[in-house]
Amino acid sequence: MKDSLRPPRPDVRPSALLSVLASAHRLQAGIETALEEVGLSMAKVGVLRTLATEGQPLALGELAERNQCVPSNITQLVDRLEADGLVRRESDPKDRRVRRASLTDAGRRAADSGGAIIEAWEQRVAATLGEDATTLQRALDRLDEKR
Amino acid sequence: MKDSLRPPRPDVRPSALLSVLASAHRLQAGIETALEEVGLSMAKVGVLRTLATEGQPLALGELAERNQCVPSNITQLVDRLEADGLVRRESDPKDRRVRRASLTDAGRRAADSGGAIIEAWEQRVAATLGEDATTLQRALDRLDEKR
DNA sequence: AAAGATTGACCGCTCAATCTTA
DNA sequence: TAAGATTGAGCGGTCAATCTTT
Repeated sequence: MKDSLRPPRPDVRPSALLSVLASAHRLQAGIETALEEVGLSMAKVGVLRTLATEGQPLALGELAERNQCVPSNITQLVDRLEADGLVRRESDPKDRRVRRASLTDAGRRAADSGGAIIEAWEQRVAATLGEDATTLQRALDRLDEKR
Repeated sequence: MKDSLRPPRPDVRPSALLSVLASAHRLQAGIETALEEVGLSMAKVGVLRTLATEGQPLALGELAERNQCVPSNITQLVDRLEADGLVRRESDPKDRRVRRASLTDAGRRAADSGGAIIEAWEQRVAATLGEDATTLQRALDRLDEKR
């Protein structure tokens, strides 16, 4: 993936495609670095915030849907969050197939601190884009529509 | 679309940050899927095209620099490309520390077919963006400057 | 059989530690 | 010692196969 994101060499005109991918990659890298300082990642914060917003334990399948990923991904992410002491797995007595993830106190605090960092970046990005935000938004939407 | 007729509510408006990241992710996913049909990935095509453009075997460290990634990444990527029969590792008699990657015939063909697929997407993206391309480009550049 | 979750194997990427050669 | 490459461990993601429970 990284290879496709290589920066333009002086003699070559950068394609819009590669520019978009590279920019997004660098943007994400910046956020990941910021989150590292509190021992978190975007993936982890995503799960923690989903749980915090929900306010109650969520089945892993639910978590996968909300985070737009595959179930096995959540299984492993929750493994790590559990090892970090941020989340606990609970059984559902109603249906013994389902496992629910619930936030620990440390998990709630992590959701807050990680969330604050991401919101700060959202502010920064919004401010940087300014009036171009809507243009950019529409442009990206058009790209998505093309599948 | 009636949302655009009134001021966006702060708590509901999707953040530009997450939109950009999600769009880029979907865009890349589309390309990866297209490349799957010829058994390639963006990472692999990146390396193959670098070698094809260079026209001669490149030291793995060179390859890492051009593709803006860490050496160990290239080591493993070349492992897989070698297993695919697309590149070969060669020794440098001048300096026995360096290993060079060279394209096989199949590798040259793969660089072409993969390159064609990516170029087709570049065309598509450029056409979709149209006149917004420069605005988008400047906006993304500003984001990068903010690190 | 179908749903929910997990496991194992892989890709792509990173870092730290290691090995070889200069 | 330093440079070039590799190895090992880990994160985040996918898919296919599996196990348990419904």
